[in-house]
Amino acid sequence: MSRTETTLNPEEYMPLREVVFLTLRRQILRGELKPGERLMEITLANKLGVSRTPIREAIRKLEHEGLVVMVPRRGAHVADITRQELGDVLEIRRSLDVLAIRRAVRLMTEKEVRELKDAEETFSKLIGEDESDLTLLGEADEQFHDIIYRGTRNRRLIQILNNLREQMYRFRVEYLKDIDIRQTLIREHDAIVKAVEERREEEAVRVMKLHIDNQYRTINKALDMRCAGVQNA
Amino acid sequence: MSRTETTLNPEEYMPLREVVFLTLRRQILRGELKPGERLMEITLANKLGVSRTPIREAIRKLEHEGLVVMVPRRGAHVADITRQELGDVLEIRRSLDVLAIRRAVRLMTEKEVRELKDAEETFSKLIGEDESDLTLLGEADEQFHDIIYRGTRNRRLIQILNNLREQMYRFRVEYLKDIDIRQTLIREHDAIVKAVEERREEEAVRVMKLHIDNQYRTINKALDMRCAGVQNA
DNA sequence: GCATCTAAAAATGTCTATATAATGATGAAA
DNA sequence: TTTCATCATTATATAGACATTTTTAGATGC
Repeated sequence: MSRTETTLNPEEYMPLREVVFLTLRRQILRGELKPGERLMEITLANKLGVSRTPIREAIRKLEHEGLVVMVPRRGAHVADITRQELGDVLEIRRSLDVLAIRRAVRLMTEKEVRELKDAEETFSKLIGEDESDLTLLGEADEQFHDIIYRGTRNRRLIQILNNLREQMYRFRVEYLKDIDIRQTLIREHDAIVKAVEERREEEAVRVMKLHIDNQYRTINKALDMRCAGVQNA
Repeated sequence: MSRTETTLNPEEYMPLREVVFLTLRRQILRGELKPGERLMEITLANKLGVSRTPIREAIRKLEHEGLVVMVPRRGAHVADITRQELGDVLEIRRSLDVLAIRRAVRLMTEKEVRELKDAEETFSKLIGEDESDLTLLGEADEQFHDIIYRGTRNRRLIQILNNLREQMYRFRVEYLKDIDIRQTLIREHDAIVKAVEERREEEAVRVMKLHIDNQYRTINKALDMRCAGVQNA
């Protein structure tokens, strides 16, 4: 098959495995591929119009990201996050987000702080609108945190945090639905921006912890509503 | 070629990619494959007596572990850790090891605490011997920390910490050479065991931080000695 | 009616071949 | 002598074929 059909960015070269990886990843995060669903190589190869090789390599990457689980000789299936694991991930994020905000407060340039402020404004504007697109909202939230991550100047930290956040994209829609939460989010983001601006490290840490803890509570509440929506594999 | 030649553990099934992965990983960590060295698929395939497919998939895994770097269309080479990146990794480990020891102090069973004590004794006995095997010593150290990690009951945390530790195995030999350091290590391990036994969380955290900070200093010293031994890629 | 065994179908693991891209060397021209 | 262009070599990316294993469905026996 021709490359141009599937390539998203014709400018730069991207291996097919990468295209397949991004495609599958998006489908999993959006819930189009449901937890437990099997990923069969031949089926996917036919569906995406590529051979099995790039499919296999994409699945390896997804496996390492924790989005799919491999069982030798029995193939891959979409990982099913238990509530326990969700808590595990958030606990790690809490530690690392604290580290990140500490570094960011110290290292971010004035220009970056302004970017952070802009991102916060974009986010709150989006929330202000009625009928706001949850996907857009999620992306704006992601953008906000990305700026902080980049401000750490620690590439490995950025990589790990992005990976951990990714684990939770599947619940993002769930928890952004809650109207009350959105106002809380704005307040927290606002407080973070202010603390960073004034280079008050401990205050920033305090708010960030609050931010993560609230996220934990909110997601758990959303899961309770959905009633056993993510109970085990 | 027959499977049995390469399989380490004939009991259980292990995909070839896994065998290749472990083989290459060990060679990189031991320094047999040096930073910057190219990993050519056909060469490796011939050397290990397998086809290119498992080699490719093993390289993908190594890439994700951060041990090799892929350049599209130009192949893979062994990752070269800069001093900057080493610092980055240790900073993350510091945060997560603190989290780990907190959880371990709270959650480890009495049986596990005894295991930890045993591991510590094994370690210090090994150090006591003259002509101690550095590989064995490294493994004993690994064992000690593994018990703490397992005690956290947080699988994702265990996975991330193991991965981060792995990044530093390449320097392990360097820093275990230093005789003075070994005594310090014993003292620190001892203090950790004691704090865990008595369930004194803050004390355990304090010692753990010290432990990591010392490690940072020691490795940096070792690198200074070696003079620009790991300067950039 | 249920369990067990067998056979067929399907999926994974592995291997090899072909196409494409990149690098390095060689030769010619300025 | 140096530089640029072309060609040959080499390596990767993808595809497709083959072998092995697992699973499922159907038939038979209890």
